[in-house]
Amino acid sequence: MSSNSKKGKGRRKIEIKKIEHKGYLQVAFSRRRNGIFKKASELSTLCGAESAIIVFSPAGKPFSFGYPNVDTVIQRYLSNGMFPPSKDSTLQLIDFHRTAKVHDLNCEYTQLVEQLEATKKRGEELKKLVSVYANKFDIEKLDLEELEQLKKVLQGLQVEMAQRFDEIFISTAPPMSQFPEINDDDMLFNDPYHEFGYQQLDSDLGALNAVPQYYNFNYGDGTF
Amino acid sequence: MSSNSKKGKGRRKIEIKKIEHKGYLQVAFSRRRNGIFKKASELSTLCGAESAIIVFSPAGKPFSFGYPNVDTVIQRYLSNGMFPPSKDSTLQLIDFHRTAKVHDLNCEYTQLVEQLEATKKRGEELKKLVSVYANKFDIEKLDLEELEQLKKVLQGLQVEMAQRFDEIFISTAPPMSQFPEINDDDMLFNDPYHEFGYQQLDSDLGALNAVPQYYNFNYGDGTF
DNA sequence: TTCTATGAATAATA
DNA sequence: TATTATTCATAGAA
Repeated sequence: MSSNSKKGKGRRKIEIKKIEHKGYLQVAFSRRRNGIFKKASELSTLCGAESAIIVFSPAGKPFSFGYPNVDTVIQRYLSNGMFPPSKDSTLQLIDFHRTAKVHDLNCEYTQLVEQLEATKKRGEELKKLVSVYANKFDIEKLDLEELEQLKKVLQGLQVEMAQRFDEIFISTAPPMSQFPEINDDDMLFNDPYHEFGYQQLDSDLGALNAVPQYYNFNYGDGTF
Repeated sequence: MSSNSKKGKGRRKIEIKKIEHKGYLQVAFSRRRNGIFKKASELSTLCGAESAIIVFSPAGKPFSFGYPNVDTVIQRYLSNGMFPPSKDSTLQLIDFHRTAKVHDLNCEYTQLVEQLEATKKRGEELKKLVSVYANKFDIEKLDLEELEQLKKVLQGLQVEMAQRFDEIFISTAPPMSQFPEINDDDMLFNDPYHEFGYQQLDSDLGALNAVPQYYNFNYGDGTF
């Protein structure tokens, strides 16, 4: 009467945990990846929703799906709130704060509200950042060498950011138990998902993102 | 005997095309979005694969899923081949060409042109920005939200850098035919997907990306 | 929302 | 790969 006893020769239930058998892992990866891409395509067709999926195989090979295409969706995602289509700088700044705030809410870090206050105190630097960026620099004119330099600068900055993130989280993080609840309304994630939350990253990029993203971004009010 | 006659009160087959009924559209969007996120989480758990999904609701609201988190995966995707871990400069250059080409193919050129146009509008301030950043700005004083914003700025920059790289390499690149073909083995897309290729979009965003991305990225040889 | 009956995805097998 | 027996997802209705 055990649930995993073989009754037929067809599909059997599997436990959702790392597949060890290499051969089957590859088959499963391929099948499921295609399944997801298909689902996404249906979602986009049915609902007219833009979507992008990026998957790296265990071997590190990238696969992607996008409607209308991956880059557009990523761009839209990354620039959300960052590049409001066209507003004056005041509105941009408001947007900037609003975005920060919403992000805060999404993370469900209650204490970040206070940090938001602190943020306002540093408005000057932020304004500078925003305005510099809003002034639209010209990457167009950089040649390869300059790009390489920029790359290094950015990479250096990211390292610093990573460290800064770590500091912040180490110094302000509440005990695990207080960590953000995931909003059940929009995130019908059940058990299987949460295990991710505490997964160890093996890439050093991980430091940049100590906080796993098992949440939805919800800008605006409540409706979807 | 018609296939859509109601036999039971349970699930019925639906045609995969834009849902017009607003109420049902929302329900379907929500259900299916969660279904996809669940599938993705299973894929990641079962195969240890990194994955990211971004979906914009019809209303423009972003939802995302990521393992280990969205930003890391996007970063990895965007910088793939762009920042090869460590190769000598010759190999790097080859890599650049290959990546640029593949990226170009994947984008099917469309939005690249337009983004190039947009990029051209940008002023001369990049160097200023770089120096501001290089001067450390005051990363020391940034709090979490500011760091998040900065992170997005950097990611935005990387997108642009990637594009710039592409431009540079495309303009100096050898003929198409020498570039790596995309491997059909891994492109297991069947009929259902291709219909997108000719799908009419009702959002004006559609015009931007007439060629949807129903393909896999296949760097490297053939194996997954 | 929650509940079914049905349609689809897919684990095992050939 | 292709098939088949199951489990899983989900359209429709409550």
